[in-house]
Amino acid sequence: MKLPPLTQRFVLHFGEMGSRWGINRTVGQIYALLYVSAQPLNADEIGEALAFSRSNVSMGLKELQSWSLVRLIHRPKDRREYFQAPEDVWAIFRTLAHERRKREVDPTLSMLREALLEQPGTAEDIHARERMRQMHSFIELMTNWLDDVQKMDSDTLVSLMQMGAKVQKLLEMKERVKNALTPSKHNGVISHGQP
Amino acid sequence: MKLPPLTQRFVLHFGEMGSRWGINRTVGQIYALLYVSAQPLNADEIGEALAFSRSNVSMGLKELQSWSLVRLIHRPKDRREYFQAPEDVWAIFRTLAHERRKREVDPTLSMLREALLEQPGTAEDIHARERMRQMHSFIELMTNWLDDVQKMDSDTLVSLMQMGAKVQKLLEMKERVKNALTPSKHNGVISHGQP
DNA sequence: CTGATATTTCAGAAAATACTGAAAATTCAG
DNA sequence: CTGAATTTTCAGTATTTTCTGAAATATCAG
Repeated sequence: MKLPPLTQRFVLHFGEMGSRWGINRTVGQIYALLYVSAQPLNADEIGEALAFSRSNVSMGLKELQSWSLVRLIHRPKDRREYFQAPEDVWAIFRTLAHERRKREVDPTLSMLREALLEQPGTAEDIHARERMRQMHSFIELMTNWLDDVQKMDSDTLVSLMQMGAKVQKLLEMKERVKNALTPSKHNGVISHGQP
Repeated sequence: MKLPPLTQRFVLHFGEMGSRWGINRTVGQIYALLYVSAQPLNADEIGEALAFSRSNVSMGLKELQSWSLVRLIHRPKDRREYFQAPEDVWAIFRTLAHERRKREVDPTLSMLREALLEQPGTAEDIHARERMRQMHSFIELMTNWLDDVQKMDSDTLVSLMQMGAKVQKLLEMKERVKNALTPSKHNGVISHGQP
């Protein structure tokens, strides 16, 4: 592996990290290499840079393609396939979120949904079901929210995230404004209509 | 494994899912079992329910403790250790976020930070560094935001999430309100000062 | 078509990980 | 203290996953 030290370090780190995820070392390293590379690379170049067998690179790339994490391109006058990682980190994040959801969250949700249809028998069962219900609503809340915010463009998302906890203030402000603009309707009806 | 079918299904699913994560089948199943159980369980009960050797259960519980995902409790008149999963799904989520961050995000951030201090040599190096910089800012933005919102209480968080993309409207409203309140200052300087 | 070039598949080797039983260590009631 | 009950450790085995080289398949310029 004769890579510049900066890249080398990065690649090795992603190899390690990869194995903490479901993804393996090879795949992690290939992705890291493509991520930092200025040009698209072909399988031989990747194999040489990372000292993996040609077939291993092929499998790694297949895996990355199944995650939609790399783009396949062709160069004029060259029959080999070149690969590159998308530039935009937000786009990468969206892809990752989408794929992980498909593979991990959706199956869990259907399992939970099905389980919740069953009739619980024992008292133990009733408790278990209630726990599953809690997990189910939590995941639904999370995924719906994620769907929702993913519709925003990245810039809006960035400014919203930079506000962080301050959105809470905004929410309170909204309440005050609402009450200030339509106080009579709300207060009026209640205080006059009830005695 | 003689568990009620509902629980059985749930436990097996988490075993499978566990292996997609870094966590192994045993650990996934143990956690799932504790999650749905109405009472705390001891190691023997867990081992019997899931058909794992006593030592395997011991290791699994150790792993779960290292993730702070289970609580160890003692029963009066009983020397054995009992384990339970926290009730509140939000608390569980926070724990998970905290631990994963410690194990995966923080090491990545330090790696990137160190890499960014190095002097890039070649043109390739300059590009690689720039890519690392992008990843670094993205992760920082994400983690800072997460820190920030984790400070809110769960109820506020729920209502905020239920708003979803509507917060964007709120943001726009804020802008309008601000401009309505102090229009002269902003517009005045720009339109008069530049020609 | 043909043959050179490129990619994929796959059986088995190599490596990593999970799991077990036995032994060691710890804990605590008496 | 003692020793029974409980938990942990660990060496070895079993299982799973990763990786390779060789063969098969696909692609395309001429």
